[in-house]
Amino acid sequence: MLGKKESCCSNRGNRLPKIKEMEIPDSIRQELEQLGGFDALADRIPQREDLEEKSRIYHALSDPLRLTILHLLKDQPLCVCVIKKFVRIADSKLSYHLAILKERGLITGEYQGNWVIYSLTADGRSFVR
Amino acid sequence: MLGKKESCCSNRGNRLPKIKEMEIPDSIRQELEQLGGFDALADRIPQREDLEEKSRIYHALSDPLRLTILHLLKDQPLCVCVIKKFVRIADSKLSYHLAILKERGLITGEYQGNWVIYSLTADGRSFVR
DNA sequence: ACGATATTTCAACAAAATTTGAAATGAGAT
DNA sequence: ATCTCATTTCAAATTTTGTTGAAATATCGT
Repeated sequence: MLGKKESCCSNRGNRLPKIKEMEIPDSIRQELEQLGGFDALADRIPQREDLEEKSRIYHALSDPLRLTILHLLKDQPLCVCVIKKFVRIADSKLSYHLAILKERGLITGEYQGNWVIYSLTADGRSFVR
Repeated sequence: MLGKKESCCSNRGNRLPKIKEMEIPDSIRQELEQLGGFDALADRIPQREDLEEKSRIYHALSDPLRLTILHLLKDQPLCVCVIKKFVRIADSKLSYHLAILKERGLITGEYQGNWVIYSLTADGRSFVR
């Protein structure tokens, strides 16, 4: 969803204006100052890497077809051949979506005889409860 | 992420092949039959509307910048003017991302004087615990 | 009503994700 | 080795998302 080098989020090390010097609504200023001001607020933002990792997982989940696949795998592993009967799409398209789920660590797949069998990972499982 | 009319997921009403008639790996067949076969499997797939709704929420979360905004709002509402100091991007860009979070019901915003103040919704909050 | 500041909207553009169909690969059977 | 079936890979075309800068809107103070 986002390349490697773009600055998107983290903030640490950015010089923030002093809260005193900024014109902001009173209610906001007061609450913020009680909670430690801008510096404390900056500390509440997770590391950029963590945000990027999370956003990639959410991206994998951001498609109904991929959610369907996760639900199909909820109670047992399945070969592509069975998944295919439920999501009626081109093989290559199914493969593409399986690859995304796999790359994000939500499912794993391995050959078993002629077939490839996919299962949920623990991470994947956490989203189909 | 996905248009209205595409068939993407649900499956109900699709004629499925009989599990007996299909060639699938033995281990899979056995487990599946124990769990009620193809019909039961089909029933485990949520309604298409639910999947689409969920996928749109996940899509909103699939960007590090938007996740940053949610974290900024975790402990108190903020005006755009403060958010802007933390995510250093063009105003219109920030507005675009705020609009996505808002449209997906993760934040709400309202004018208070000259400023617009955003807060997490209950839904939004559930993702920044 | 007018001017100033904060924020949003819009349309054009750029970038990223998805779809498609053909070709390639993996694995067992012959 | 060759055939066949299941699945993946690839590159090109298409669609969706995100970015940009200019213009519009909201609200307040005068």
